[in-house]
Amino acid sequence: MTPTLVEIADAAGVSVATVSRVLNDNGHPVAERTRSRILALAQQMGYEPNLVARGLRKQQTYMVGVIVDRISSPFAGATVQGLQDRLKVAGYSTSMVNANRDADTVFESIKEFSRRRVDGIILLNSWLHPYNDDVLSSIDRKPFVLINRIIEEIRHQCVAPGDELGAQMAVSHLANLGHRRIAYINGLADWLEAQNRLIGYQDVVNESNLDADPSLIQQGDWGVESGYAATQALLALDQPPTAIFAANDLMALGAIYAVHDAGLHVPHDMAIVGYDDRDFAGWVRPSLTTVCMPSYAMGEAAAQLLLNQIAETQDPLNATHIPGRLIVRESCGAKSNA
Amino acid sequence: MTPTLVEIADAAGVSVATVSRVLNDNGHPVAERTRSRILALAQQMGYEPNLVARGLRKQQTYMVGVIVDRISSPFAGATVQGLQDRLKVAGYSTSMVNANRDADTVFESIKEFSRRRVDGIILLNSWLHPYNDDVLSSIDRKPFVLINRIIEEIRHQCVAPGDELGAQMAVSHLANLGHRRIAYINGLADWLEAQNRLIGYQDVVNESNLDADPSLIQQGDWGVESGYAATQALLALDQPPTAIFAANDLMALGAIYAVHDAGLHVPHDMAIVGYDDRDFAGWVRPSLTTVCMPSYAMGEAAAQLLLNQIAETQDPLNATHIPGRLIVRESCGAKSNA
DNA sequence: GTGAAAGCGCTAACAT
DNA sequence: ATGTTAGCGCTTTCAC
Repeated sequence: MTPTLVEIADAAGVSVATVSRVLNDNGHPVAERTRSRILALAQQMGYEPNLVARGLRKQQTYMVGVIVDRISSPFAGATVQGLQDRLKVAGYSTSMVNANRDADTVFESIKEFSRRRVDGIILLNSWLHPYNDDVLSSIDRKPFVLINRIIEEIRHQCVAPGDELGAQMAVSHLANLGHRRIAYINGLADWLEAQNRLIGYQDVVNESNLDADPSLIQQGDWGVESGYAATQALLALDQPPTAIFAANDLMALGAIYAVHDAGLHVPHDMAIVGYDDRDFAGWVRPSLTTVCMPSYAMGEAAAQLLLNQIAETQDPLNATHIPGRLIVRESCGAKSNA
Repeated sequence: MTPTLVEIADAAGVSVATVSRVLNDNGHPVAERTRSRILALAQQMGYEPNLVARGLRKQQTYMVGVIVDRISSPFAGATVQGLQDRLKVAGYSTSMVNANRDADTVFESIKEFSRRRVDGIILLNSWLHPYNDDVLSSIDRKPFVLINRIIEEIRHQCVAPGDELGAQMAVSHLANLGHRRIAYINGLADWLEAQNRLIGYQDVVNESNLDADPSLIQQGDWGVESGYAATQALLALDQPPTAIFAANDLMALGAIYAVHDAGLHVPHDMAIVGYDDRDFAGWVRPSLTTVCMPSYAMGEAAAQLLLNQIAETQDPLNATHIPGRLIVRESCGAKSNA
């Protein structure tokens, strides 16, 4: 067992107060001789501070609780990593729990974190959930940050991906390659992601004077099959598009399959761009041009926002939307940048 | 702020001891009237026990530390979930940290967990790392479980996937479909996974009297390209195989590409089975028959092993190897079971 | 420059 | 059936 301050104090022939002062290296003056003696002793006795005791005494645990809606999500890992990396340099540990897309588990976890007296809570929420006041009120004045949803009333506590901008980048890229008839395969309409990416698509269609044919907008459900079907519908149009922007990589994959099955070639006959940069985007044939989700950066930003709250720094309205990045591969016909 | 026991005691006109006894519902007898009064008061005042104080007093935190080598690994999520689910029902919270494949971070995290006085540590290690005594000694008598590696001296503290068995299932499946010349594309030779899967392959080749031609064993590096190259080599053989078992899904994908590019058809001309059941296995064309890693089950088993240690239950040599499951899809030519 | 002592919120042994 | 009390290991105010 690691010794306590008392044991070190005894061994050094000083009081616990002195030992504490030395080991914490706070400004308090301590004679150099005693300091080095204590340091040596602590080292030699293998002292490890008891953070539980310190937490009780200081009423601050230097822990933040992270609730992840689904740890196996393709984005969760990088986001958590971003969070941890940023929090770590600030001296905070993170305790992570997987809510597995169950709202009750979210509430339970918040309660558990409160009991553990974490200094703040971060909620990574990437699925549809009625975020009424319940969550917020149950957190009750603790520093809190929400990732992936923006709630107007607590705007400075939210971080979300810049989906509108991401979609703009994708469509602009296709437009710059000379495409005028660019189709969009949307995700489930009630998803925020789908809505924002649609807006981004429409932005560019309007600004760049692309064909604004409503039949170029197809509805998918995020799945491969729906991308396949949507593309078949697009190919059957009197005037088919020359490029397709799909709201996620899975539907883009379905689009590739549909184009192939129609005896056509990607990107020669049809340029395709996806969204998300899932791992398989680089492995499929042709490899997929796509918009990379800023998962890691969102984690970092969320951590920073939380630290701001903990420190009560006045730095509100920090970047709420984090921009993604266009990864150019083969499916769009441009020169790869990946 | 949530009240303390003292405040509840004052409000109820009893001592803290009584309040503690009621709220913890330990066997200690308390008059029904006082009990209900205290319960009501606690509820109404919004009492949440301070787990930091309890941890200090009981010298037990009901926290276990989990060190994940790489959170973004395709297997980490499910394993962590299995861990958390099992530990939660036993009343334990988990604090997870991502080591990001950095050995120093592992040591640092162990130290941090020790300072936080966690009741046990679980290390999820899926990458090559010289696990000498350093890690073990630095954990120093705390309950500990290692996932993905088996160290003989602490066999009952280790959980690993049943790779040998998994490979046997894959190859047996191909043999049962009538294949006699089955090739194996190995992963990097110094990986335990590669070694064990090779053994499983050889087991079946020998037992089932399959062609034991050494040229049927090709060396890959886990990447898509290496699977492609290995398959080209196999196709160039005087007597090419009729089936390929690849040590992971990425190389299996490369194999599919190579077969296609040779103008042949999967599974008609070449049956292919992968390993891991990565998410894309169900999306590629043809969809990939593969062995599913028992990630969740490994997490559960590891948690159980840790709980055994914490409770000092005598239940050693609990299932150290967790079997995977064969997911039959299109690439092997059998009827799908997925 | 150092020490004494209070106390964070809780549990549990020991009274009564 | 209930109360008193002594810590768990640490930080920090107040003395000297």
